Amino acid sequence: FLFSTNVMGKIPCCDKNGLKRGPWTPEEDKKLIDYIQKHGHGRWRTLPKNAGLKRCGKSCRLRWANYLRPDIKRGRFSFEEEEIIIQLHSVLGNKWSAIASRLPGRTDNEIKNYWNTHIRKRLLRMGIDPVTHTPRLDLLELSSAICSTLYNSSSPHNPQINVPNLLGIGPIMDPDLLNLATTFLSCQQNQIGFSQINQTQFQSQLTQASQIQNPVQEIQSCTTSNTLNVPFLSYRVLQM
DNA sequence: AACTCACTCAACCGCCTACAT
DNA sequence: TATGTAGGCGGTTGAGTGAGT
Repeated sequence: FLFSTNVMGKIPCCDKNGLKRGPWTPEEDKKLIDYIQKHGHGRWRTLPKNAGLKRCGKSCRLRWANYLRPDIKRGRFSFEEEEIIIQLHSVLGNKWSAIASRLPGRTDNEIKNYWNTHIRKRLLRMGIDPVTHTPRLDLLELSSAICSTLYNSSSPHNPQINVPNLLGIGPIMDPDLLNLATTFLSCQQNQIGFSQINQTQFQSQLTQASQIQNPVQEIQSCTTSNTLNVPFLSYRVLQM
């Protein structure tokens, strides 16, 4: 169908020139493919006119790059591809085109969509910040603080409460890990080198916990003011 | 069957950078 | 050097669709 109205609340450049927007028809796809196979894409700005398309150059480029290119790999991402994406994202961040360049047949748009709809959510459920690729210690700190307060004041009339569940964040990690994380945070705040405590133990438990814990509910905000500069390596994403 | 809700992903926009003039 | 243009990128949107009630 045609986007005759401005559905996104903005004035699209194509409308100004009377150009078509929205989903591509098979006929348009064929025109674009035929033209590029014969002439190459050349200058995207002049391509639509030469190819007989009422589209802007940007739209043609995007359609070709993300959908019509012959070397595009279709279908679900393999586990190996997923791991590569996570590893590259931990290094490159949201540089989707850079990530895509290392995954033959995959487009930046496809990887970006897959990250936002699958991987990001899965990392959050595992208690891992998808931006920093580190454990979400903001949650650990909050949960630990409330737990310790309530446990200290518990009595026969005050049965122990599952604080993380009450907070809607579910079980995060086991108590030992929670203590280690709290220690780590404390060291950070006191400018003490964590390596002086037990970094190896901490990291190994984090890795272990990320592999065995049950999924926890996703929290809306994933930004943290308490991010660590410790790369959270060697975790594997749980298949669901 | 009808409706609601959540999820997916193609397509768009605005911004940025590289390059030409 | 300043300005204009084209192409590329990342963030966002919303139609389509399937699952659940």
